[in-house]
Amino acid sequence: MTTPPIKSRGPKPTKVDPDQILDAAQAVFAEEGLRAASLRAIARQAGCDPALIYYHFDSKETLFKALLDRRFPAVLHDVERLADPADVRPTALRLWEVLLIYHRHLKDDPGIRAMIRGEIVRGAEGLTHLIEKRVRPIVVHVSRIIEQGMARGDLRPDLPPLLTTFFLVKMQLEILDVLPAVLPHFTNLPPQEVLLTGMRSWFDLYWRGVALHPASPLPPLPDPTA
Amino acid sequence: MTTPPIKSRGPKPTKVDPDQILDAAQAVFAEEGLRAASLRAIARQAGCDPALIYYHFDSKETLFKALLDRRFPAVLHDVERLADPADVRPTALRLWEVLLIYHRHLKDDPGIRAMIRGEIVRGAEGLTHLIEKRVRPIVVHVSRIIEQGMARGDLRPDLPPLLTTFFLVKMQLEILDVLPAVLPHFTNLPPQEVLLTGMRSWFDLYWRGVALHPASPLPPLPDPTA
DNA sequence: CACATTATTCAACACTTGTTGAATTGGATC
DNA sequence: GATCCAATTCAACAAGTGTTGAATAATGTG
Repeated sequence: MTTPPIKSRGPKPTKVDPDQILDAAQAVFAEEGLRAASLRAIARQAGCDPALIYYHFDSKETLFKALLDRRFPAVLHDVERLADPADVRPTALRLWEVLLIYHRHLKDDPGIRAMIRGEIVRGAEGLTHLIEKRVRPIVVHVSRIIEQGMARGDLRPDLPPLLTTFFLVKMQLEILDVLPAVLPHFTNLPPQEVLLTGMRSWFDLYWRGVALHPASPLPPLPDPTA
Repeated sequence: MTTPPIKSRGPKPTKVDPDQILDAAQAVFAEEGLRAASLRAIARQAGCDPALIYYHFDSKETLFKALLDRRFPAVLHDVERLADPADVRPTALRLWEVLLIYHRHLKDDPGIRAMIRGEIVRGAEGLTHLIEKRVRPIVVHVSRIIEQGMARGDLRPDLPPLLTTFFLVKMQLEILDVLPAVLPHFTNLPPQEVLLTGMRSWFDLYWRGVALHPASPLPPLPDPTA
């Protein structure tokens, strides 16, 4: 009603285009969780009939897939650029940038995070494969950064790169997911600062754990908002 | 048929007692995930009619609750004993013991882990509360161990106890959950060793991150199987 | 105007879910 | 043997699910 048809590429003007459906799906996933998100709820949120979703997407699984494809290329692009061996910035800064990338792209999308977590995997073998295909290259690039850090003498030489990557990014996902919901129950931090406090605490611990010289001071780490 | 009635405390001999239903529920949760686990699937696994579940438990939520109550007291008991200030063993050993407790009690129960992860929370506010009520005292006791470690000069004095606890146990849950499923895709570790390798790598990183003297050698850490 | 084309809705299908009330089983007690 | 009662099953409910085929609305083109 208030949203004008952005681009009507057919004889009948478009009221709800596929992107709006994806927006709605993302919102419903965020509210109700992945498995409980029904097509009817998504349609209601998008302001259209459930059948319209089937006009634009073949099935619920295709909808999932489209949602993944809307997010992952940007993440992969950023991580890929970050893993460029020509990037000679301190390893600590580059690893912190990994957290910032996750923050930037996944902060507002609990549905995608739930997919990555594998909430929907059981019984949906096809989706498991889809996710693995998209997550794997990201993991590989981050582990390259770690290998470069070891070669440059910034990191302990005895680190297993994949596990070390797993620890870094997995915890960041958990921080984005549960900290804002959990931490206010224990402390009285202002909600906006929960994420930043958690991320900095985590990176402080992590860096000390992986650095060749744990006591050496960290370079200044930019805020997510910068 | 092959299972004899263990204890028939009523006029009609018990074919499927509540504990067997809980066993079945646990198994189905492990296979299908929490949300997808239907009472009919649980009943099939237990070898009885779905209605029998309602004879022993008031509702599906009561079943969840009973499952929580079967696991959590033992975990809490172990952590409580570990947090005894009279325990003067090295802090590193005590924190490693935390991981062992989680391993011991939660390794074979993905359903409970999913509950802790909060997979079912959306829209089930009552369950969120039930879980929080059981997880919170455990978290508090672990954070006591960390505070004691700081006071004893084993840990850095600037650690936020709750976040430091969160990092330790949250990662252990993730290790139990996803590492056995994920790591074989990347490496070729024998499956039995995946967990132990992950736990040791994680604790190695974590300890360096929190110790007052990161370079000091760790005490010998006992295997989960010991 | 009629026509073709795209976007959208409607109504229904077959199925699964949590739940319940009535009926049935089978041993213990009188 | 009749009675009682816990244990168990049966059949059904109302609600919700993903999905589909036919029908309709609204535009541009001949």
